[in-house]
Amino acid sequence: MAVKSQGPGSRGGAYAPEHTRRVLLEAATALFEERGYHATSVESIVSAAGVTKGAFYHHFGGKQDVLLQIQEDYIDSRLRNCEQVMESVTDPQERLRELIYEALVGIEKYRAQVSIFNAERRFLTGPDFAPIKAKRDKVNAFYESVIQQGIDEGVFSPDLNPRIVSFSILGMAAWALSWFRPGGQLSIRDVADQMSMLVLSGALVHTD
Amino acid sequence: MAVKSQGPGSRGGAYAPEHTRRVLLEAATALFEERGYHATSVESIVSAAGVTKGAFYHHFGGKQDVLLQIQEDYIDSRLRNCEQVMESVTDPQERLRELIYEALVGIEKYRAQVSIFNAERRFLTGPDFAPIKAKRDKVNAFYESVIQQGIDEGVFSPDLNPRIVSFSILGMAAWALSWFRPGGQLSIRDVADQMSMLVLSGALVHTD
Amino acid sequence: MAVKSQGPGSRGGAYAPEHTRRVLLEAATALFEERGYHATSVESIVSAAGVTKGAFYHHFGGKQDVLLQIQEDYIDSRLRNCEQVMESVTDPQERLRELIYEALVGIEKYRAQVSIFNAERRFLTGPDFAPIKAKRDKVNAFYESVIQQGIDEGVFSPDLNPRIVSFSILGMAAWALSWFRPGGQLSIRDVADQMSMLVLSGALVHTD
Amino acid sequence: MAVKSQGPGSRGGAYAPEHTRRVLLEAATALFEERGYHATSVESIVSAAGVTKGAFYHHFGGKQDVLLQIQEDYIDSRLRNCEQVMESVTDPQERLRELIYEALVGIEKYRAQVSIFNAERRFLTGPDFAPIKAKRDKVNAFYESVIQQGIDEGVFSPDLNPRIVSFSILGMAAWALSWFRPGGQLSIRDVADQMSMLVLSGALVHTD
DNA sequence: AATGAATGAGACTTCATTCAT
DNA sequence: AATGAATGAAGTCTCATTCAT
Repeated sequence: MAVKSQGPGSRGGAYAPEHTRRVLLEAATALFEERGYHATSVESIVSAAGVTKGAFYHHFGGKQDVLLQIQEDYIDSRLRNCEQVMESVTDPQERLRELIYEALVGIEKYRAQVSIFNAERRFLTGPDFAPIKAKRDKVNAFYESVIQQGIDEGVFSPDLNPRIVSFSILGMAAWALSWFRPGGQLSIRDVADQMSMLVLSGALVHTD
Repeated sequence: MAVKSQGPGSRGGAYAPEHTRRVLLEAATALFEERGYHATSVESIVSAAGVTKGAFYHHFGGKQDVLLQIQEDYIDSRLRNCEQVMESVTDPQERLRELIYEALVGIEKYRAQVSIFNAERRFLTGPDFAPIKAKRDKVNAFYESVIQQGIDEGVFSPDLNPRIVSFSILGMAAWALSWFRPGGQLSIRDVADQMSMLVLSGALVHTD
Repeated sequence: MAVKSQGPGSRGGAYAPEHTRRVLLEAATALFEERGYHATSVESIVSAAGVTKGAFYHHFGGKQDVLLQIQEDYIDSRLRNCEQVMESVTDPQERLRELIYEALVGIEKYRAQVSIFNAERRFLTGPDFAPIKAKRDKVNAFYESVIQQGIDEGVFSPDLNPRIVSFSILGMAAWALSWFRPGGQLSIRDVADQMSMLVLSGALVHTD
Repeated sequence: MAVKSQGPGSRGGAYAPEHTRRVLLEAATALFEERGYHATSVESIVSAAGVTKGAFYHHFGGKQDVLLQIQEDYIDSRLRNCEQVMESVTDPQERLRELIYEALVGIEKYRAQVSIFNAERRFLTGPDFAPIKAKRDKVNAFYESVIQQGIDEGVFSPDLNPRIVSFSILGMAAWALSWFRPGGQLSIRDVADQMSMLVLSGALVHTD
């Protein structure tokens, strides 16, 4: 089942600690997605990774620590992408399109992590997860600020409540996880276009 | 903490099976919402309900059975409400408004159940939960059919993909659970109005 | 699954208590044989019998009481049969043949009870089971006495130890439970004949 | 009551996995014999062995796994002994004597295991116990083949049914468990001699 | 860096029995 | 004679974590 990374008597540096760490993170991510955090035992993680419990606790403080690191990887990536959108585009309409697309791309690329986040949202609080929460709030703030910018610039309706609207957009994107199937008829681009269309122009047929 | 399982006004020592059952369901619902299904022990449920473990297993097949019944109660109510909307209103635009409102009202009224559903979605599959899944699919189908109806009647844009749009609407409503605070500045009506506005007219300012 | 023995409002005497009792005994016997005494719950007995727990405890003192009555029924029948053999036949050789046959017939007819006895032998001790033990000892004594009689009359070899021989005969008969299949190619008669032949004449070919 | 799981002379705090394992097996064997498998709790096993429940489940898959290993140890020994008899002796009469003796020696030496086997026979089926069943069948086949050999060589009566005879022999030996007391007046040798005499020559006095 | 035996608390569930009705 | 809700102790097993090596 497991492959020993090294025979006895080999030189110390050959153990490839980073490899062990990465393999553990990947195994945990897959299992957390499949069964959920609480239903995944440390035993099942180390068994899937082909290492022992000792190795696990050598690299991580515990099961929760793994959850934290998985989430941090994801939210870091998401935050970077949002920042890049905000830097490279300035038009609020275009920014919104890009942010919607970015959210969906994140879901496609980090499917497992998003799934875990949604399911374990309840446990991602508390002091340990404060940095993650801060980054999430920052991401959310980008969406709200773009709505506000659009209103201020007169291109978005002044009747909009930026908070509700931004959360609505984040919600429709987040929900895609539950129904979007990668590799199906629809591409992430298709979904993003539809959502942008809906959010910007609405469902009603216009006569203008 | 514990309530003796005896209905008000009942004779001393009388059995009150329905009361016991209800108290257990309520305790479980509250705890599942607060801590999550897996992190809630049967022990904590019976202790909160003021009954014994034996009584719990007399009324329910197990912890999962409780989860199932909680979800069934909720989805039944949701399905009934959707059906009523479809019967009492026929205009697609009006139907959509009402369905959006209905979804949010459900979230406000069955906050705990929705929260549990979202978190434990992974476990709400399998043969035991098939009836629940069927009802959920039926609810979802109402939303999609209304979009399709609007397109057919020429009031909604023919460029819309009914599936994506309906899931987007359901997503933005579902996500409200994570940020909407009952009793805060915004009412459910406010949120429903904003979402309807967004979905029907879009964020952009129109010149017509 | 269960059939109510009586509709509400019926006259008292119509409940047929003996029927309830018998049905419970039969259900328990079948389940004890199939799963063993310890692995059979009172719940499964009453469910198989189509009555409630209350009825069970109305008729029996508890699960062990049922076990006791099942064994008593069987051992009574066995004892009666042995006594009848001893009364109707006097020749030791013939008596032995008949006792061997009788033991096997008992196994065929009371298969479940014998199976239960063998498996739960350990629990058939203690004061509650003293009457049963006494009857068993009586049955065993018949076998031993016939061997002794044969030796005394000079027809059985004086080198035989009656105790060992009688237990050997009882053992070979009892063991038949584990391999004899009623309705198969061999009849109980066949088996009894072979065992009698073995016990009386031995396997070796004789030249007399 | 409890023995620290540390081998004699081992260094302080040293793990002794094999010792733990052995102690658990011994404790389980004794308790299974005394009270039966179902009436023995894991708690009582670990308490008698002086280890924790965790250690138990570290070494064994569960209570049934222990039962399986106990039985496997016994049947392996029995099979080895039978094979050795078959190799070292060729005369059918002598083989039968030896096989009878071997069966009784096994009962004396593995008294607890045989007792457990007889009582839990019902649970020793199913896929998990297939290897054990196969070995038992192999042992039984030796007895039957020896009867057949004797018939073929003209030393045993051609009227014998090898299957019935072999099961009869196995039955009388197995039953000895219920009445033979080690250390009593009779030795295993005595019992084996009596049984061999009975099986080979029969109870009747011969005139040849 | 890694092992894996051991811990001990706590998980879910079963069950024989009691008792108010 | 019968019901079935309720009990509470005990059952098997899991698990995150520790630690001697």
